[in-house]
Amino acid sequence: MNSYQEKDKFYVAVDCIIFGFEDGKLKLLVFNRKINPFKDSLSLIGSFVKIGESVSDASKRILEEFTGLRNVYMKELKTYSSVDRDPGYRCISVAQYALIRIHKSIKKIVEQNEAQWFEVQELPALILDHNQMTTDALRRIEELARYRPIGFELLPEKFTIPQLQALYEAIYRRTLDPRNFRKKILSFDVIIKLDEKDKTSSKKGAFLYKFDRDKYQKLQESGYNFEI
Amino acid sequence: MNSYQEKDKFYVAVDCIIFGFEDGKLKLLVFNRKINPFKDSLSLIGSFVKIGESVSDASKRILEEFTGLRNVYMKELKTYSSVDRDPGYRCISVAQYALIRIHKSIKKIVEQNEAQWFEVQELPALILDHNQMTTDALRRIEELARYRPIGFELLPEKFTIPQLQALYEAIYRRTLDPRNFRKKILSFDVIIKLDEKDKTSSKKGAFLYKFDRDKYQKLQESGYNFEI
DNA sequence: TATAATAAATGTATTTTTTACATTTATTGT
DNA sequence: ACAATAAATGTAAAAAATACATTTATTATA
Repeated sequence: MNSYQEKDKFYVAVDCIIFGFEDGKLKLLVFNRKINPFKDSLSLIGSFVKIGESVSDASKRILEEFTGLRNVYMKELKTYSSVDRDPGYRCISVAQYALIRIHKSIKKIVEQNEAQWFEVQELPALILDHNQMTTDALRRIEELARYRPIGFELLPEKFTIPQLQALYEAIYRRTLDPRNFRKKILSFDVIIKLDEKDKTSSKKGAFLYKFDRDKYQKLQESGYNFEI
Repeated sequence: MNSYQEKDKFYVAVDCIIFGFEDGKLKLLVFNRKINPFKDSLSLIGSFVKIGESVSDASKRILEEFTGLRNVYMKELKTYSSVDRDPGYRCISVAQYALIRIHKSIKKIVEQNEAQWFEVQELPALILDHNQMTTDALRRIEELARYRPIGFELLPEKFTIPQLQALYEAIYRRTLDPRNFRKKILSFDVIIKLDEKDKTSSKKGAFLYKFDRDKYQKLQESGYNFEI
């Protein structure tokens, strides 16, 4: 590192790319800005990082502020630092992608914040480089989904195999064979069949399963490959 | 983002985790600091990012300054931003990992900078969180190597199949069967056999190959999986 | 209460990929 | 001429991926 130059100090921001899954579609949470700059424009949720917190502290702080959620699956995507990326400040942003479960409690908070879910295939224009961040995050989760079972982060605690399949089809943007999909998922031996059925989408109903986090951890530590 | 608070401005640094491959070993480039802070300690190469450049501009700038190299394979690893990571400044660092070819020209510059290559299995203590960065980068390239042919970035333009195998063995930290390795690599159809042999390591000599970047690009765009 | 409708659940044969494993070959130095 | 060295090669067996069609459980309705 070079000599101390006060002029070379930056604002550091975080922006959160929050994905959910509903009605068989992958969705992005977008906020309608109530304050300037960019009042009334659409954006990801973001904040400046405070001097007394880390980047991940900041992203947890605003995620909770905007959604009420804690302990969310959130990872760093990358930094965005073009000199001209923000006309207001010289600011670098560390983008974070998050995967959350959409359910009633969160829907209320989302409404209070004048936020909306958009299907990722039909995104509106967002401020600054937020569309680019979203595109980059989508590519990242598509890649990640090939060898990590991130799908479970987007589904409710209890889910059916057809729901899980629909999620993977949305991420990969192609259809999968239901027999082969089921065989593959069950072969990982990380989902537990429950005695309940979900009958919202068929008369027969589909058995509910839950993710076995402990078993997954152990398999992952032993280098197991969860490629779907 | 919140309201403008001059006190929430940060120094932003880049640190480069530079890997090379020599004598069948994966190595890290480490610098002996000639100036304070941390004079005479070992560290990655790093610099503050200047207000008029992006993070990637800064990392290219210092990589060229310390090694003379341009157009190097370099990717962002992640940011390090703990409040107490640097006792001198409130500074976040964006770590970048780079893969370079070790040859004569670079060896000279490395010596002039009082830098050294260390085998990654035998690293000395580095300043601040630089050992953590290195560990994280090693995990990343191990993961990346499974589906991207990054090995070619670390070898000379012309290389033999046994050399390529030794590199993958170093990255994965296990031995590979030479027949199966050769079969797999050739099946990708992205290396071109030359009419020359390298006789430095055997009397028979091993045929030299070069990487077919164009073909690789095309296959990658069509979603081809280079898993080794 | 029989029937129609719906999506869930299931099995197998074929192809492809991965793995395991030992011998021959080209060249150099003695 | 021969010894030494690492490179190059092939095949059989096992495992994984793929392609594909029928039966099942349940509800709503005739």
